[in-house]
Amino acid sequence: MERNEPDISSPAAAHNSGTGTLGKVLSVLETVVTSDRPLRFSDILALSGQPRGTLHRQLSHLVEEGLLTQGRDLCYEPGLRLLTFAYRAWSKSQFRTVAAPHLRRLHEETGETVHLGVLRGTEIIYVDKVESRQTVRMQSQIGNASPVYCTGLGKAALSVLPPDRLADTLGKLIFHRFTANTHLSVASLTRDLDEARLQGYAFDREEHETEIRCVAAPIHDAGFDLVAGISVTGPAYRVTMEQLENWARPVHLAAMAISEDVEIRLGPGR
Amino acid sequence: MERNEPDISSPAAAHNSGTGTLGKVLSVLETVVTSDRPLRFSDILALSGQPRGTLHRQLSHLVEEGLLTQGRDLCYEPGLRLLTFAYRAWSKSQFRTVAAPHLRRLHEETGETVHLGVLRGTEIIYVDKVESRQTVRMQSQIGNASPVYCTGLGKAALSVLPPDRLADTLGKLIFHRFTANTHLSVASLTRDLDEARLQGYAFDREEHETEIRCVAAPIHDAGFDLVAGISVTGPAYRVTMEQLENWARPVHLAAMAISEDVEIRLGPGR
DNA sequence: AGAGTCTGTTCCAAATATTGGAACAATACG
DNA sequence: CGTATTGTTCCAATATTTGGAACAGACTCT
Repeated sequence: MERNEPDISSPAAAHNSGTGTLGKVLSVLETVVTSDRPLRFSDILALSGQPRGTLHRQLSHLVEEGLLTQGRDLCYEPGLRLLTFAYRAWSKSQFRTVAAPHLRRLHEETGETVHLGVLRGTEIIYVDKVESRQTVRMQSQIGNASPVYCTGLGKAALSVLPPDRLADTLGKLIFHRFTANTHLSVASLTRDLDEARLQGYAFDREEHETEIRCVAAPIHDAGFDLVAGISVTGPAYRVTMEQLENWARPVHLAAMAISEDVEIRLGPGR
Repeated sequence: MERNEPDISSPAAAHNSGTGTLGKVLSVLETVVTSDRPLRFSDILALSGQPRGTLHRQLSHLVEEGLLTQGRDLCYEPGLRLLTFAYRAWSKSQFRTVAAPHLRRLHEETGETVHLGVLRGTEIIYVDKVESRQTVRMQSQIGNASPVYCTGLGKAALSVLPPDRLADTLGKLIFHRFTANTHLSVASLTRDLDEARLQGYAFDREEHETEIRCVAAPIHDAGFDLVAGISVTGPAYRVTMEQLENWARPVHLAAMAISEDVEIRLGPGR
């Protein structure tokens, strides 16, 4: 079957249509969910590059299943069922549960915000956090995805990846400048990774957000099926690089402790 | 096509296999995500009542798409992509954004935990909350689903439903005793709903959890496409029924304010 | 060890759902 | 009031799913 996705759609094309029918539907769902503003049928039509009839049916199915909702104004919005799925997923996540006490302990030691993130492709997904204080209601960014190349967690995770998988991941990176310090090339990033590999921890020197620094250490299981990290984050005015250096060791220790616990409680056999 | 879902599967059948291929896949996904313990292939086979070959392919697709993960022990677990979907969905939810300031205000007035929930079928989905204090890390149950018949939010939402939709929903209820006070019949529930309809607010008198009480008021848009509620919840030792009566009015006012804002900001036309 | 049972995986013709173009409504717009 | 534009429905060609059965691997029990 031929698809009209050669070049015509390049200006608009948002999400590479996944493989299989499920993939295509999810790709449509992602388009709607990711978008900043509510989308009407035509908007999605332009973004997805699918034929009218096909798209219409896909959207109908998504609405029927509660993954999308269609308001009176014909705009499609993310459905509540997505939240429910995620709640169940999160609250039963074995990895998060095992790591939780370590997060809390690290938070007590440092007093700053502690994050737990998991590597997925070229992104780090935040799966848990312990907040320093409810300052601004920066409301749980759990589930949020950030690029690997500009976060402490990301660099920590990459630093322990087996060479072939690392090369694979680096090849897929698309750099985007977030701050003056953001890495913009594999070469530059690799230097940081080498450093992190030697030390056992990685820094984020205001590379993702200005005025935000962090130290992170890698977590992984024996087979590298799970690659993650733990980090301590704080505002630059309060958290100097010297301070971060001091926290590096506790963070590193916490990460190792989690790795052990994971191995014991999740993968006893081989 | 004939399915082998007559009666044989009744002891095990968990999720009514949805309609369409997407529905069936999601039904499988839900089975895995909802389960308490990690499931192996055979477990899911028994629960879903689908043929081996079919199920195997469905699971493969779900794993490929990142909605599920398969560990070394062959157990299927919820995938990270679910979290990402939900994060995006949540952080962009128009309704939640509009309601947020009212939640905060109500929290300041009462000092107790404030919840925002939306009606979906026979359940209330929690979409936001402002916590009283970070006592126990009861970690955001956002996305959690509770039955309508034993929660303040649920009863408040039902109380404003148009008669036909109410009847429809009541007909689908399956009662389960959570506490000594849980409603166990439509008749008993209806008395509460009548009361709530007159007053404009509903109580949860330890009907879902012992030692937990709440007052809730309904929110809805003109076309009843959105039916929701806002509530103040607290432990029985601290929150007497008299106290709840006093909060009923502010809660009711907050709910009306949100309803108005929703109408203005989401559905100006028609 | 060997037979038996239970898993998980692969294969393939038949049944079914998806595809995508085009025709058909229903709006907005000039 | 005609004309775009947007949303919806229809249907034969096509790709996908279906589900039974055969296959392979792991475990248990004798």
